[in-house]
Amino acid sequence: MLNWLVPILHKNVPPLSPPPCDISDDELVSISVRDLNRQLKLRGLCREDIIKMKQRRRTLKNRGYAASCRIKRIEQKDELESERTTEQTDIEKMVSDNLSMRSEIDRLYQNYEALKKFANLKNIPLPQDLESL
Amino acid sequence: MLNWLVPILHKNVPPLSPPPCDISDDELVSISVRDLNRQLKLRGLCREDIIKMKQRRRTLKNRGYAASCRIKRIEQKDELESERTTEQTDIEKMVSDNLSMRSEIDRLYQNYEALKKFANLKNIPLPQDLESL
DNA sequence: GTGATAAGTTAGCAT
DNA sequence: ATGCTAACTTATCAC
Repeated sequence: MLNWLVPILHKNVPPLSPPPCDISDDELVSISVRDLNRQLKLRGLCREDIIKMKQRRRTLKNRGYAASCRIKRIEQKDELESERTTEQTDIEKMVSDNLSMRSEIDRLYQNYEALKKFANLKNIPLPQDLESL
Repeated sequence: MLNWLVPILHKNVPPLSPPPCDISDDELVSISVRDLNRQLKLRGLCREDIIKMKQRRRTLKNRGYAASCRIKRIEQKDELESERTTEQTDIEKMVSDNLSMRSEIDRLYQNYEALKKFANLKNIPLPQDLESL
């Protein structure tokens, strides 16, 4: 019932480990390596904390990659499904086309046979090369 | 290049936390709750270790669920793709059928018209209700 | 370093 | 308790 809201509610991301400095996750994940290094040096973090921040950045990046990976998968599935729907529509249309052509062929054949039968009835000889007329 | 071996190589599962007793993961995940409780009591584990084992069991179960979930997803995708392939084959066949029927219609129509033209040439009056012959 | 993805872990829902 | 699945983390590969 509430099943469809789950993907929205599942946002309880435990904050990794407490950040060794006050750079926000959004900042950390978006600034360049160069700028990050400058910031870290500016705030005078020790080597260990710098490593932690680097790792934290990597994890945050990975979080993003995982998200796009999931989205990509869903999109591909949706695409496949919609292509399938399109094809099924096409097939339905062709089946109906096929049926009407089949009856058209039948109709034309009956007409043609009727004419021949008529000729036979009236003893009218038909030329061999009708198609060349 | 080595790309296709990756799923096989990714088997480095860190062993959770050291198990508080010597029940193997395979055992732990497969025996019934009742039997597990008996085993734990039999080995005289403290309350904390029992909780740990329960959690360990749950995690191992979840590992299996996750695996089947992934397999299911892949199977569904494969199924979708093979259905699509089948449909495309069908469509190709119908297109070709359509073409040959189209030319069949054309041929029959030409024959019919040729007969009518012949009748006209010979001044032979045709009945209105040819189809009823 | 960056991005992608398989496998594992966790949270949260349903039964 | 069990099973499932979204989101997250980790390991590992390619570039």
